[in-house]
Amino acid sequence: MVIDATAPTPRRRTAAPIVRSRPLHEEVVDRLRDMIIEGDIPVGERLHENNLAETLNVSRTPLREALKLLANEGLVDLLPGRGARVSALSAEKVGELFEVVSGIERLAAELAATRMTARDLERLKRMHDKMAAHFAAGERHEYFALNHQIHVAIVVAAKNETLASTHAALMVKARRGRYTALASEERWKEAMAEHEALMEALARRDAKRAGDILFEHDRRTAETTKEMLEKTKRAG
Amino acid sequence: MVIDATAPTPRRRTAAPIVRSRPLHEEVVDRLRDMIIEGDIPVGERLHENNLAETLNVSRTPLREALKLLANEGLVDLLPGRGARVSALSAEKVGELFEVVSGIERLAAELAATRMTARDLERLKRMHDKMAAHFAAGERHEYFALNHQIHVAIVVAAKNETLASTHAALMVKARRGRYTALASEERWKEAMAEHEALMEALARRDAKRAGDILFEHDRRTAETTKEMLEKTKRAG
DNA sequence: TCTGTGCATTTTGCATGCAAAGCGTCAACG
DNA sequence: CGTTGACGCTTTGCATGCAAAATGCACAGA
Repeated sequence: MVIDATAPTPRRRTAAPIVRSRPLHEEVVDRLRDMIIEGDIPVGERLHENNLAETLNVSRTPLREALKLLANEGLVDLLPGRGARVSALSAEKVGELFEVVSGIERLAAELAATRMTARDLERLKRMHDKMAAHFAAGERHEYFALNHQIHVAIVVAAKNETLASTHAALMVKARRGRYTALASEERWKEAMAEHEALMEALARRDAKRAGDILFEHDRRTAETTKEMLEKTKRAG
Repeated sequence: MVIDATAPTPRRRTAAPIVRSRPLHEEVVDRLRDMIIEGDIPVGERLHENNLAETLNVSRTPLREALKLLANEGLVDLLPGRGARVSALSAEKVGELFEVVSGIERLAAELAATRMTARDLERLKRMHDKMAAHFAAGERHEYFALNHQIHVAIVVAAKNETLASTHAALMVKARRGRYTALASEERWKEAMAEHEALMEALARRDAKRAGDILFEHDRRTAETTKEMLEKTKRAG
């Protein structure tokens, strides 16, 4: 594209002062990640550097840096010489993801049981009670949000940043496609009971039991999710 | 360093056909990662884009892409507007790393116990016997190499690629600075006995026991390593 | 109609240019 | 003697240019 002097291209951003607090490529990573997770960019979609750069109003350089990072995260596949596309997330991959998460969260629960502060426990209890209320009211969406927050809070209470960031990285992928659903009322009730037991174990600071409960809880959630996915696949 | 016009710069690579199988930035990531892990680039060292690009014989673009990826891996810190430097690896971080690895490997052992093929088990046994021989001969270096291979092999035998790549990513950081040492003959003997027990549990396909043994083994290794690190720090 | 080959276009991958932000230095001032 | 601020060099961050590779398409031959 040759720049026409008579119609100065609006995407020439050099003029704007670089008073950006964050580097542009980070911005782009976040925006693209959101778009992929939210499904705004469908799976398999080709990511043209020129088009995308124009859409996002950045030049190809930061965009390329962002694509590389997303490829590293596993959200896009980079075919050498043939561009990038949104990576497919197979049922198997999702199963693997949940499996690893269950391992991480088991450890997190064990560590949290011994390391969390009284404040951490209070906070967990408050979230748990709120979630229980949403459960009682049958408010699925709110329940899900809090459920996720609780899982994250337990990981954080384990006081291990590496554990937390590893967990977060996995969750980004796991949450793609909104695989957060309960197959049945039955399973929902069960899950709620498991959370109940987990809270109790944490309150007693029973590391082993808390770990086992969360591990088993995650395993069942994974099971349910896999069933749902396979049902959806057969249906679709 | 100014390039002398009388000696045409050899780093002008545009002329060379792009018959590279791998993209240049990957090459650069691997080379830099090795250099950092091997300690060729000391911790805290500033990574100048111009200098490094010249040293590695690439232009700044692929180098910048590589630096971003390494930052993502946690090997370098990217100070916005102020370049990149090799990240420090504190004793705490190493402790965290080992902790997460122990969680991953516990799950791996459990899964491997149920999923590994007869071939996998055979292979593990061979490696284990070889390692035992190195132990008997007092060959630490060879012992370490095989020890690492066995841990990796168990993770692979778990048949979960996500687990394997998560583990690999953590190990890259954990192995930085050669934190692979045994504090004492005593601990070495103990570790060998733990491996012995682990192999037995795996052979019996006792998932729970295999997981517990490896978890405990990793915890103790971490403990020993932390002690060593602190001793080194005090000494240095 | 199907398949293979050559050309034109598109798109990637890398190099380089350029403006702004960082950083050190040194001098003027309190 | 210490502090501050202006100036210039250095380095980063981004935009853009350009060559090679990939892709699509037309067309010829089977």
